Amino acid sequence: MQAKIIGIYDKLYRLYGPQGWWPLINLNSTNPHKTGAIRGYHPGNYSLPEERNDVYEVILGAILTQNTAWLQAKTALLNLNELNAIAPEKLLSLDDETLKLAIRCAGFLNQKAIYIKEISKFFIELNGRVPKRKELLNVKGVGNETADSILLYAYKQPQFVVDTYTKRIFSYLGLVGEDIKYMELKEFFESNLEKNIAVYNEYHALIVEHAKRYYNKKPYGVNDPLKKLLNQ
DNA sequence: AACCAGGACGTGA
DNA sequence: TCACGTCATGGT
Repeated sequence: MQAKIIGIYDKLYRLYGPQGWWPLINLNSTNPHKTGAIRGYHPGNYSLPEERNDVYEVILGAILTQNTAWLQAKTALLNLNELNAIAPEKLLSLDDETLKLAIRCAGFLNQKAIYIKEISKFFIELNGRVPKRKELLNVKGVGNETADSILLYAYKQPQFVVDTYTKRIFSYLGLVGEDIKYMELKEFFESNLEKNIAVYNEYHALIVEHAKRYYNKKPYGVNDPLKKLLNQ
């Protein structure tokens, strides 16, 4: 199984190349035509984010993109940027109506406005410290995937991120059961991969890119090149 | 015009 | 624990 997991990674990496997650709105993309991409992809650069407010921006994006296309989350981030609110203190100073207007394009505006303010308070309290996974899960609006996304992409911690695409692809390919739970699927990857930030970073991003091409409309998996790989 | 997007929470069984 | 309804806008 380990060989398959690594083989799939190698195949996806050869197909799509480094994805350079997480996008940051203030960077110019070096790959403007990537699926779902805006500005901010930085392929092969795993040192980002470095600035405090860039870390914060990744966290905001993780909340805003919950069950929402990244393009819409990005628009919300650009709106917040126009308000100079990609900084926790400034965001918390916004009144709720202004905040909701800025993020409404990302959907779930009422709850996401609450979640964003909650995580902003938490971020300030951290005072630069890297949060524990359990601490993040205690913040309202942060579930398993968002916690792992924040830890991996904002804080560069080795936490594998699982999402609905991951379950869809790997259960379709018969590598895991359809009813596998989040933590089980997370462990499935982490126990079979080297504990490497770049690998975790790219693997999740590559899965999303692959899913957008072959698993975003039914029937899933049509012409998926991974099927050939697994049949060899 | 249905379908779904880089999910999480609250509720009742 | 677990299945299920709810949250909401916008692109394809």
